[in-house]
Amino acid sequence: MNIKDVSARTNLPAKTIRYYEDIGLITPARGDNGYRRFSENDLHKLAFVGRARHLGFSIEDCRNLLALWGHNGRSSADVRVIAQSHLDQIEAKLRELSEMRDTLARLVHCCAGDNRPDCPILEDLAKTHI
Amino acid sequence: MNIKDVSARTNLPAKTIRYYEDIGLITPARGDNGYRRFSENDLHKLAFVGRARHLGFSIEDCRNLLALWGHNGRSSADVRVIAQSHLDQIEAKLRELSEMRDTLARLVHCCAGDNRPDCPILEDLAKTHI
DNA sequence: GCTTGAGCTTCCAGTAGCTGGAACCCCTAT
DNA sequence: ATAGGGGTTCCAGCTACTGGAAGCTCAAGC
Repeated sequence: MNIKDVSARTNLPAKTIRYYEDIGLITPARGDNGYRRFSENDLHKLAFVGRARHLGFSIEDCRNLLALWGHNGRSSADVRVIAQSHLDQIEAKLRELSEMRDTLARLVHCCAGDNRPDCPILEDLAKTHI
Repeated sequence: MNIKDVSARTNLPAKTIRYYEDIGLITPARGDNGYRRFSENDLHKLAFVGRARHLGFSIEDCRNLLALWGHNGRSSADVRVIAQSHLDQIEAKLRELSEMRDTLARLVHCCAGDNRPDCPILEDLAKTHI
């Protein structure tokens, strides 16, 4: 299968697929014309990575998960460690963003948003804690 | 004031402060020895940017907010547009992350995390939708 | 057989926002 | 004189792609 079909079936841009080959996530075969020839296994790997990326796993996480996926003697604990660590990061990010949202929402709510020059948002940002 | 003191008072790394000069957020004066000499105004600008960045505003947003801050005839509406747009982005990101967290938490919860090789996390990632 | 257009290839550069490191200058204290 | 702790510039690298240029290949139509 050529790259465009793979792209269509995995919902990954062709550029991204080439990039994934570059960094060694997949190693598709090549035809005599130099075109990449993707196997079903390549497709599955790409779909796997696509799903993991969609869940926010880093490329390095994906690389490790792929290795564990291919390694039949793996223990589920190894996978869980990666997933739990990622989950922790997501939860930290959620708390951080949530705090940002609260502050910002309060500021936006306080701001008249009209033509007057006084603006509580700027005033807050300018508060000197230095 | 030299860069290290500014760094201490703004909680911004010296590298970051130099970078902010590079991209034109501040333009500190220079002494005869070539050292940057920071004014109180520079300090305030840096603190302002630091707080805006802490709230997740992009550098370009910071640039615009700085300009509005310095522009006395500005209308608070201009600021509000930037802040509201950023708030929308944060809320979108929150929803996205929240969805990731739910999926991941479910998977991690399902995973035995022991030495058995069957792992629902990998199985889910491998689900073929291709 | 020739042309045309789509599809494939590689490689280089750019994105955001820094950060690390090298090589070198400056100032003060001993 | 020297040692150290400032400061300076510039270049490279990080993440995970993405855009674009230059050029090869393939299939269809004439």
